[in-house]
Amino acid sequence: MVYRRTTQVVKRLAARRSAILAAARETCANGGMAAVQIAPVAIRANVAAGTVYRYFPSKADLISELIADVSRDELAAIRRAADAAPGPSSALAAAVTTVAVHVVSHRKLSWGILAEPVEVDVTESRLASRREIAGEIELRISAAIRAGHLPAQDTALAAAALLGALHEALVGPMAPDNLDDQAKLRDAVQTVTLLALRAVGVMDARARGLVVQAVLPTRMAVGA
Amino acid sequence: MVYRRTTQVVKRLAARRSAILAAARETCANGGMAAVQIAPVAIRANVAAGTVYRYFPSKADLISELIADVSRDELAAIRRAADAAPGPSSALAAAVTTVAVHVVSHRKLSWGILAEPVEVDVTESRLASRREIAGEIELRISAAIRAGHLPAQDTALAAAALLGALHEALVGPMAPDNLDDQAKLRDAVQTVTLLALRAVGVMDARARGLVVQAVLPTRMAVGA
DNA sequence: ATAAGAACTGAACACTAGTTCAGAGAAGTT
DNA sequence: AACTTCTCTGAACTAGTGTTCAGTTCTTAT
Repeated sequence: MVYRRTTQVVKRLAARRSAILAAARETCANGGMAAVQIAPVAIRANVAAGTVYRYFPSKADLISELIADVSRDELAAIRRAADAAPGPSSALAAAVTTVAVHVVSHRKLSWGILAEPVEVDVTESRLASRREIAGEIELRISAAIRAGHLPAQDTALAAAALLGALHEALVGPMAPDNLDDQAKLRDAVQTVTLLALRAVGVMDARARGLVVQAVLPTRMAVGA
Repeated sequence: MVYRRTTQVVKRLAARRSAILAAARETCANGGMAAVQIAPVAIRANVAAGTVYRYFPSKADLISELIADVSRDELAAIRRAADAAPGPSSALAAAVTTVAVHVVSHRKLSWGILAEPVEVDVTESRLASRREIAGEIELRISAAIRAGHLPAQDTALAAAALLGALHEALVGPMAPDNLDDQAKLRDAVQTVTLLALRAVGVMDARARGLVVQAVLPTRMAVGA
């Protein structure tokens, strides 16, 4: 044996992998999934096209990891917000608000992750991503039901419907296009959150203070 | 002038055009948008690939017309159902139920029309289609608000959210996969309809009899 | 019957982007 | 320094479909 990977090399390889993923993420955030092509991503990551294939077997794998990556961040944010809430109902509200804020904050990225047409087949990872997020929402709905704050219902269907409502209203092609204005953006988030909560049976969420003031980040990190 | 299109020819041309569109529709209903390729559609319509281009300038145009076509049918069905209802609230309920029933009845076609990835750019016609349907729902929401049955709200956002909820819960990748069973199918339709109505502020729609018994067609026409 | 115009055919073409791989360059060991 | 192994490069390759068009068939008018 005359060659062995040193720690330094291992680190550099890991860094390069991250750089490629980050480049893909930035590219998606800028130009949507359609822009996530091997050549541009490679350039952005400062590697040659062929190098991408030393880290990802195919474009489908690259995008799948991107989706999983973004999804992981999203899920963590939802859990953080929900766990910080004082009770099951506000935890649900916090979870929903978090999703709403996230998707409006990175419309293109969200749209790319969620539903934008891609050449390669990424249905599996998209499905997994959705299931993760929906599962978390479902947990919160269940908790609120157990606490007697919501009527009994099909929680899986409710969670799916709820996410669908948020997505279509906030990032889909029909989403209002003037969401650059912070005030309108917050209005939209609140309105849709309210709708979503009412859908699962929350009565007068506004009066009960469940629709928290959305804290909009000035600019959320998109890179690695 | 030695040649003139006779009525007979004009009719045959129109029939052929319809046949191509119908073939596209059937192909989409069977295999989704991905299956809608020129060659297979041409075969199904009993013409050569080149002939398709005598009727549609490009694949994008063909699919756009398909989307518009399906959308037109959908809109008509919604209007019919809503107009037959006794009041604004039940008109809204009828409209929502109609959409729900339609999408579950042709999952693949709906998914193809709505959101399935396509190689060519059909965002415009998809947007138009969504706007049409959403516009109709919005009208019904407005009417219910005017009648004092619903609280005042952003009707455009509500309509979008409502459709998003239906789609994600019933045709999206997270939709339950056991909807072949008529009973479960009807349950899902009712559950989601209820959710949607509650979202816009309908109180206890079930008790008020607004969620009508969904009449599921044995098999809705898919061809021309 | 015959000529002229229109419609149809389907194999060939073109285009786009993902993928490969032989050679160049680094990194590691003795 | 020499040699081996890994990593990187980027031009060439490939594959899958939408699109074209020269030749054929059908339709109409005289």
